[in-house]
Amino acid sequence: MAKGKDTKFTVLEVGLDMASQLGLECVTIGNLAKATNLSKSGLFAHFQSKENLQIEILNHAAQSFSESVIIPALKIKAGIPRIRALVDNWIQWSSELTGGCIFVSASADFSDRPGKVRDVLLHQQKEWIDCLKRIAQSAVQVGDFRQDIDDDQFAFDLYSLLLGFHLYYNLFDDAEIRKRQEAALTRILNSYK
Amino acid sequence: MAKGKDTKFTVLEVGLDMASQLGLECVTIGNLAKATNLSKSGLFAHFQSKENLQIEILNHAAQSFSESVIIPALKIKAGIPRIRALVDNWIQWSSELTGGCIFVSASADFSDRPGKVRDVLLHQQKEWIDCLKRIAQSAVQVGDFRQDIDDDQFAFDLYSLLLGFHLYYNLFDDAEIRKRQEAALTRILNSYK
DNA sequence: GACAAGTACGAACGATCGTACTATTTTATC
DNA sequence: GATAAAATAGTACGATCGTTCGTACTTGTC
Repeated sequence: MAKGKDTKFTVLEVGLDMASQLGLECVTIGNLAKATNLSKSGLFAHFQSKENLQIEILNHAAQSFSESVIIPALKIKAGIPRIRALVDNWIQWSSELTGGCIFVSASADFSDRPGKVRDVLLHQQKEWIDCLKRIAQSAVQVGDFRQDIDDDQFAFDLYSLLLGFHLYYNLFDDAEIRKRQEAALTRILNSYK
Repeated sequence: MAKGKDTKFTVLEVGLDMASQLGLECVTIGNLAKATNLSKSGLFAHFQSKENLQIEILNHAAQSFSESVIIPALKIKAGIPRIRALVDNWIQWSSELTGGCIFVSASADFSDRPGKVRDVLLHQQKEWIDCLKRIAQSAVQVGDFRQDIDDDQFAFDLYSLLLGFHLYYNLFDDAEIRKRQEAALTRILNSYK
């Protein structure tokens, strides 16, 4: 029964992009069915509830994020090169979604919407921050960063930079934004050397 | 005819807080009417359309933001003290709204939703960035910053920091987030001295 | 006190929401 | 090719969406 898996994958792909534009809460079963040429009930049968649909979109996004951002970066030499690769991959991945990074918009949407969706999102965000911390630690090990750095602070600094880039990139059409992101990244990296 | 103004003000206050929680798009005329003890049609009469309601909520927020964040900061001695006051006021203002800063969530929501609401939001965000640039320039004038700084870069750096703080503050309950924000701010300020 | 303007309500509209059922078609297995 | 399972469609539900309309009550002005 591979047909069902294929359909579901397509739905999640389209749903992910739609969620990046409109926000997870505004992805409607009717709209998503229309966009995938399915009937409302046919699509609904794959997910049993809207909450499940939202969770599956988030998990699908996490899968894609892992494959396109994290894993490739881990293949780059540890330290500053890996950090720069991670940032580049993140920017690339975010800009392939119509509305930008879904985790950023979902974090804004669900920061005050208790429930299973928020729980999943929170867990994902914690994993992301842990990933940033591990990458800082590996930079320490190879000597790119000094020994006594605060990896939590590094994660905060780097994630803040990405959030700034994300807002500028999606809201304005600022030709210089890449240059600013690059300048800020260099300053952050230097402060941990 | 002061009664109408009072009612409208209350609606906008409640609507602002609701929008900070759920996002501007999910503020429903029915819900907002219920929350303010008005009838749907009674509330609707004040705004003529949902789009107008959203715009008026944004303008109301801008008014409040200006009064609570910008104007008080401009009364503080120019330079680093003023910048720190601005950051403190921003954090204070954002934390008084249930869902955090409405401009942050609206920016995520409306980055790909063309229309008048997006236009208003974009204009407000550009004004905010201009405000950050002016404050950097006044820091140059009093000698807290060196002469050759890039004020656009400063605005980007500072806004990124606020966005990072905002996400951490609203998503996690991280007791150390104020400390991290403080550390990042100090590092930014030092890099412009 | 009359009268206009401002303010709020109730009922109703077509559309769409998420969800529940029952068919019907498609697919995989023997 | 028969058959069971899986996948999709059809229809309908109660609720709520944004909006319109006619009407009542309140207020300030003359």
